[in-house]
Amino acid sequence: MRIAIVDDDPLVRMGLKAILGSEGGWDVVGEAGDGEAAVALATRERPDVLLMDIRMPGIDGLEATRRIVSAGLPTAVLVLTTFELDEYVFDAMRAGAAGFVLKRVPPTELIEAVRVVAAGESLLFPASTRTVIERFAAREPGITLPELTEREQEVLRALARGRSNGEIAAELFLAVETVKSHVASILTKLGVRDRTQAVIAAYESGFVAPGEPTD
Amino acid sequence: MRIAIVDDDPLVRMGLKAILGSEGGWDVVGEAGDGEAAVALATRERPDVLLMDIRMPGIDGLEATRRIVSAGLPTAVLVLTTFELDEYVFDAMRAGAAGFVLKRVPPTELIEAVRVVAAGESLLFPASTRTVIERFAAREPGITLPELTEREQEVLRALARGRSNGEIAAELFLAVETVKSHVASILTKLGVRDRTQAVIAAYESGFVAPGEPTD
DNA sequence: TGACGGATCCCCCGTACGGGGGAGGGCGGA
DNA sequence: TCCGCCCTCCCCCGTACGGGGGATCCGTCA
Repeated sequence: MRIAIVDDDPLVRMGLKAILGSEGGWDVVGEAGDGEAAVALATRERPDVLLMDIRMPGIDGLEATRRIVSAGLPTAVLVLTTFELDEYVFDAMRAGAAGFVLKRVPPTELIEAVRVVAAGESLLFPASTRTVIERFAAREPGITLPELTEREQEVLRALARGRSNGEIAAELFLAVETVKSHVASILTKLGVRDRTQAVIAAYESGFVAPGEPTD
Repeated sequence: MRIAIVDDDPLVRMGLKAILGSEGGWDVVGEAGDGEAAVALATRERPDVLLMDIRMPGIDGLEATRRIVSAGLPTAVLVLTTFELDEYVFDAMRAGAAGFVLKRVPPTELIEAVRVVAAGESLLFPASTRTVIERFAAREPGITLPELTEREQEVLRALARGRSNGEIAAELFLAVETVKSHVASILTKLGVRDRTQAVIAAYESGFVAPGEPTD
C-alpha cells in the first residue's frame, strides 16, 4: 500500500513516517509541506492513502483535499489535525475527505484509520462522530409536517419528484381532478401557496431528503 | 459500568453477555426481548449503556430508542444490528442513538464501541460512516448544476425559498419580465420544465440544503 | 343509525407561469 | 475594433395551476 504524508512541520512528517513505516507492506511514497505540493504529489504518485494536515501555508489542507478529490484521483484523503474544531470536520467531509482523526490518537488507532480508509470506508474520531450525528439529528425537526393522509403523502412525494398534476394522475391511476383536490388539501394543510413551496416544505421537514430515489 | 441488553433472540443476548462480561468493572444489569420491555428496563435500571437490536416484535428498536432518548434517561443507546441498511443508520441517528455497529464485528471492537458510547462519544461502523459522510457532503450522490450566472444563482436561491416571480422582482428590484427571463434561462440550463423541478435540482445538487437559511 | 373523514370525480374561473420572439446597454475577450 | 455574454426590459399567447363551488362512495366510530 502506498502512502503520502502532507504536513508543514517536518518533525510531524518524520513522526508519522516512523509510525506508518513500522507496518509491513506499507510504503511512504512521498511527502509535501503545503497544499500546492500536496496536489502535485497526489497527481504524480497516485498514492492509496494521503495523510493531510489542515493548517498549512498557502493552500490549506481542505482546499488541497477538494482539488485532489475533484480531480478524480484514486487517493483516499485522511485528514489529520491537531484541533478538535467541529467546523473543520464538516468542511473536511464536504471537501471529500475519507476520514478525520486527531494527531494525538495513539499510533495503533492511526494505523487502523489508515487501514479503514484504504479499504474504501470512512471514519471519524468519536467526538466528531458525535457532533456529526447531533447535527444530522438536529436537522431533522427543522419543521414538522402536519398530518397528511396516505394518499396525500403519495401525492406529495410525487410533487417532490417534480411531477405535474397530469403525470401524477397517470402514475396513481387517478383523474386529474382528484390529484388537484389532493394537492389543494396538501397546500392548505401545509399552509403554503403553491406546489413549489410544498416541495420545499417536504425537503425542510425531512419528508424527503436529497440523494433519495428521485425516480 | 452498568449495561443492558435488548434483543429478541435469547441466544444473541447470551452471546453479548458473554462478550461484555469478560470485561472487568462491567455489569449486565438487565435484558429485554422487545421494545416495550426495553423502555421499561431503561427506565427502571437507568443503565449507562444499552445495546439495542432493531428488528424486534412489537415496538422495534428504533422506536424504543426514541422513547428512551426523549425520556431524558442517562442511557447511551448503542444500536446493534445484523443488517447494513443505510436507512437503519439514518433512522437510528435520528432516533438519538449514540452509536451504530454491526453484530458481526469482532468482540474487541464491540467492547471498544461500548467504551466509546459510555464516554459520551459516538461511533458508527466504517461503512456507515462513509454513507453518512457522503450524504452529508451531498456532493457525490447528487447532481452537478450547470454553470449559472450570478444573477441566475440569486434567482434560483429565491425560487428555492418559494418566491413567486413577482416577489423575486420586488426583492431584487427588477421588472417581472426580467425575473421571467432569468427563470427561463435557469430552466433551460438545468434542463427542467418548471420552477418546482428547478428547486428540486437545487436541493439534489446541494446548491441549497435543508436546514439552511430558509429566509 | 347517523356523523365523519377519506378518496374519488366534476365544473367554472382567474391568473401566474412558461415558451417564443425581440431589443437595448454594458463590459470584457478576441 | 467588433463579437459575444450578461443583464435588463417588452409583447403575445397557451395552458397548467390553484381557488371556489359541489357530488358520490366507502369505511370507521360513536
